[in-house]
Amino acid sequence: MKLGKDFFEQKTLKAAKGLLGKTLCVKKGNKILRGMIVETEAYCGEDDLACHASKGRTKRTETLYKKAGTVYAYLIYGMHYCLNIVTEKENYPSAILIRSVIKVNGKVSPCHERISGPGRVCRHFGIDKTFNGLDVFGKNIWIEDNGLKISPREIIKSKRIGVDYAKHCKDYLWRFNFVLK
DNA sequence: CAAGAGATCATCT
DNA sequence: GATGATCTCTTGA
Repeated sequence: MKLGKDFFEQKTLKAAKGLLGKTLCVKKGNKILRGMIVETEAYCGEDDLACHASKGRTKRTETLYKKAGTVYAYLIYGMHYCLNIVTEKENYPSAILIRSVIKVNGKVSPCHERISGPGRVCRHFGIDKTFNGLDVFGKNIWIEDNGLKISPREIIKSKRIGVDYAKHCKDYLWRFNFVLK
């Protein structure tokens, strides 16, 4: 079953952990690509210096202020796209970055191919700036709950990647991943 | 293996 | 005009 808007209205940290084990689905032509989410990062509000919205509301960050479940896709380093999903209430800029997935064939059996890194995830799913502003409840992109529960003990917390400039915020343990058994 | 540089561009100053 | 929520390739130990 698809995750609904209420899931993304949770606190960003909670939703970021909750996304672990869920399945990202993207329709590409007549095929549906699926990947189980195994790594996420939370970006939370204007006070989080690592969050793009810390610089305020601009044309670029506008998407972060939209309703829960909106896709925030943007180009970074001139060559890679990053996929995020907006969380919490409208006008509060927060999102979850999808960092890694494990390819899933057909139903739920993982076939062990891991796609690590936001850029690779987007390349695999064919995500580019045209996805920016869509929501994850449509028929182009959505997220499924296949019933897999990840217990809090299994979740590894660590510092976010590539945010050294974010002063004290760089040390927040807002990156979450787990090891598939 | 670890470390460094290059690629490449939308966005903000 | 600078820079980044990255990746890949090259270098050298």
